[in-house]
Amino acid sequence: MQERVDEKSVSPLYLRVRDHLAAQIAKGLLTPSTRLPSERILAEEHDTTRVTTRLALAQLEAEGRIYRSNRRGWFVSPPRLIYKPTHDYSFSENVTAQGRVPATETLDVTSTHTNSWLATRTGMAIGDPIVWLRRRRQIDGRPVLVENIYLNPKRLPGIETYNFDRSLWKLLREQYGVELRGKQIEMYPTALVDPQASAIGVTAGTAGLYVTRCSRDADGCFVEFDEEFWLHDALSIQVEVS
Amino acid sequence: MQERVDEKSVSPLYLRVRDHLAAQIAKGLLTPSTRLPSERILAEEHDTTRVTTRLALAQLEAEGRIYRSNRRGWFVSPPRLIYKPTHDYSFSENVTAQGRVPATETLDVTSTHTNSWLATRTGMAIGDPIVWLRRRRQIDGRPVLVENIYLNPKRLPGIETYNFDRSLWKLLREQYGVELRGKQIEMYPTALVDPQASAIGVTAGTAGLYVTRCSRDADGCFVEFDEEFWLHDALSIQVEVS
DNA sequence: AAGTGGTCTAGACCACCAC
DNA sequence: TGGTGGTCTAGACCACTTG
Repeated sequence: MQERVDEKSVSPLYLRVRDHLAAQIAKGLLTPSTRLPSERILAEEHDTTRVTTRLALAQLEAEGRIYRSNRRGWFVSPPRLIYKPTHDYSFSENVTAQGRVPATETLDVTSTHTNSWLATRTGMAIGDPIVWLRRRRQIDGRPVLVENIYLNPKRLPGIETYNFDRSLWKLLREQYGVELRGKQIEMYPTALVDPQASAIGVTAGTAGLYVTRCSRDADGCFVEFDEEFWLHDALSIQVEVS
Repeated sequence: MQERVDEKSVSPLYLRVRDHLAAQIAKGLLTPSTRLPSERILAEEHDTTRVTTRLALAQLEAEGRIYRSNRRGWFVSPPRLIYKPTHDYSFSENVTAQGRVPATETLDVTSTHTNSWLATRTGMAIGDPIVWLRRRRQIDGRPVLVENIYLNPKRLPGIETYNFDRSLWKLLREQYGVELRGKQIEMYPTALVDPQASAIGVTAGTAGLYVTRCSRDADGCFVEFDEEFWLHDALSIQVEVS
């Protein structure tokens, strides 16, 4: 017979485990570079089971305080990257300016044709040629987003022959003289599911932020449509309006 | 002894349950006004346990396809509200224009003083008087956000005496002649935790979107600082830049 | 080979809500 | 009062990563 120590007002156990871990992070006992103790160890420490421990970890993950890396364990989340999607910006420069180390991998480049989904978002006609670029981007070695970029080859002839592991923004400006104008941005929180989740290396259902951005040049000609799938704890969006 | 029907490549059971429910939603068998079958029924239908069923439901919840209401059950999520935080806008008008029914409840109004957290965000001095307003807003009867609004009584004398169950934007314009300028907006996905989660009536850890907005008048004088806690599936953000 | 998280079982009791 | 989700137990085997 277990003694009833609980008062009516005591938090559920998994929230107390959450708070205990959160306090350790706040105190600096756990830092972004360190791994948390394993789920089995944490369960034993708090005299409970793995299921309850995982509930606590899921809370902290949802808050963006910790994340998991494949089957390697749980880690404290690094600070969010400040991201200003209304700016012409270079991911690499932005990451570097915030004291972090960026990396970009081109997954594939495909010359294809505009479908109806893309047509309604870009103003291109169905069947128009389009160049589809998939990239993965990392901060400090952690993949934080995958993106689909759709480029207008009529405005950017020969674009598919370039190397995309560097700043696309610089490429457009320096090689094509493009000054981006008239951006339409849409974003909402959602879970990362299959092709994107496995591309980033997280389990399906991990919280994410979906961002799309449609950019035109100074003449209003469609240049690129960008679809980004971010880990939800990796960024903080800033927008300024004057 | 259970027969091994599985091939190596079969999805985990909880993802198959997820896909089955998602297909029913897509087919229109389940609509935003209907409740899903109970967890115990769903578990029985898929010949599994409640734990696995809840994993599937959590996936759909993370994607923003379903949500839970207190202990009443699971429901299909309604469409996301399109929200343009850079606009001077009325929540009520915006919701109404999208064919939905808005509601606003003022939770409390307090005259207090600027603390350090608020001072760094607004440019007010620590100790300056401030009016703190808490509101809850609903769409079609579902609470979708709670907000803390901090108003500058130097720019808005007597503001604390008004009724806040209507459009604050109209009040500022009509009673004080304020034209909002120079907004700074910041937002990131995170979980809703305690005071806000219970104010909205969801369990702690529910996915949310945190939005702050600092607004000044045409003279650059601080007018209001708004801190919004949204349910993550309730909105889609749109920003346009020219 | 050992340890990690990922998936899953078969139950239990509790708090809250609708009837 | 009966049904709902919320919390929790005490295990198990699997897939993958790391040493």
